[in-house]
Amino acid sequence: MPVLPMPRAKRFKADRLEMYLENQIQGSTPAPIDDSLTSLDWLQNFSIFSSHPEGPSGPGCPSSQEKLFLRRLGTDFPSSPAAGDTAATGMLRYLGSPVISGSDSTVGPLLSWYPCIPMQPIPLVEVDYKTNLKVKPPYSQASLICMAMQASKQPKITLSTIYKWITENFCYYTHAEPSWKNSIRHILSHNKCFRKVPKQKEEPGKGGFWQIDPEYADMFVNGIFKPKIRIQKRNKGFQGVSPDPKPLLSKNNRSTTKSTKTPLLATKPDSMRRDILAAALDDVLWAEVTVDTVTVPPTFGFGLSEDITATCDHPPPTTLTVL
DNA sequence: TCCTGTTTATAAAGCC
DNA sequence: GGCTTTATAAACAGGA
Repeated sequence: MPVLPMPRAKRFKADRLEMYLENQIQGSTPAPIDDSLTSLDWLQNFSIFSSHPEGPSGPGCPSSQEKLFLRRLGTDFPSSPAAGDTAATGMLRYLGSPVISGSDSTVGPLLSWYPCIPMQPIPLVEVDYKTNLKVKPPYSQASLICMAMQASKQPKITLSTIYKWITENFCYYTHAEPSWKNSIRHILSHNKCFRKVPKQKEEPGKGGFWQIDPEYADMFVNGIFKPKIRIQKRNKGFQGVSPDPKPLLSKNNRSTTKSTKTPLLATKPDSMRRDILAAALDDVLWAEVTVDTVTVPPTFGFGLSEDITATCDHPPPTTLTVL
């Protein structure tokens, strides 16, 4: 099952969707962003670890816009490791093909969302966080904790096991200042998604066990911590859906949720419906986009496929479906 | 002594 | 500017 960290530059994802939808609405064949995309020669020299963050330039190289895109992929949208022993390899996907589906267990949901936009073939750039000690994994520490828990395949694990899994799968933390362990402990204590399970008297060792609170289990999409979907207003008159009013964090790390209403998309003009969908997907962990459908997780606030279908009913036979 | 766990405080970044 | 999220630092207590 794919995973994806909460992206910082979420707006970018919506931009891409809007671009896609715009193509669909205009009834045009999606065009490449840049002719340079058809040439992949530059990729041989491309590395996110390059001392030249701008990457290669010149004929056959990506445009500055595409370089920006790649940087965003590298910093904001790397795929997550599978929540298992084979974790810690991120694949950067560039201008996708519909090859990878959302059910793929080794690639992130972004990789299922983005590549389905019918554009260009996909080169991959692999980031091995397991061996690269210079690059900090782009996953929140809550996500790392969850990955460790899922990788253990145990209902509960100890703090030391979490440490061990993180250092084994993310070399960065092996050489990092030990303060990250303090952060891990802080998160375990503060984040309500994690629950402490006291050790029984017959169980040896220090400390207790930790597990994901079942009440908040849906906060983790395949190991990636995802705060409840909070669809912000992007259009006046529209409020998204937040399925759970409970705060995620306690004390000084408190979090609030806003009361929301299910939008009546059918009552909105086409342009607004398109924006609403884009805004909604902006807050969704992943989505599959193909010529015919947009698929988002079941936890997505919209429950009515008819609503989303109504957002892009032109040109036929294009439809957008929310499962 | 070291590890574990809690609590408080602060900062950066993004969003509204 | 305020709020939220995330990360970091530090102090402290208790247990192995």
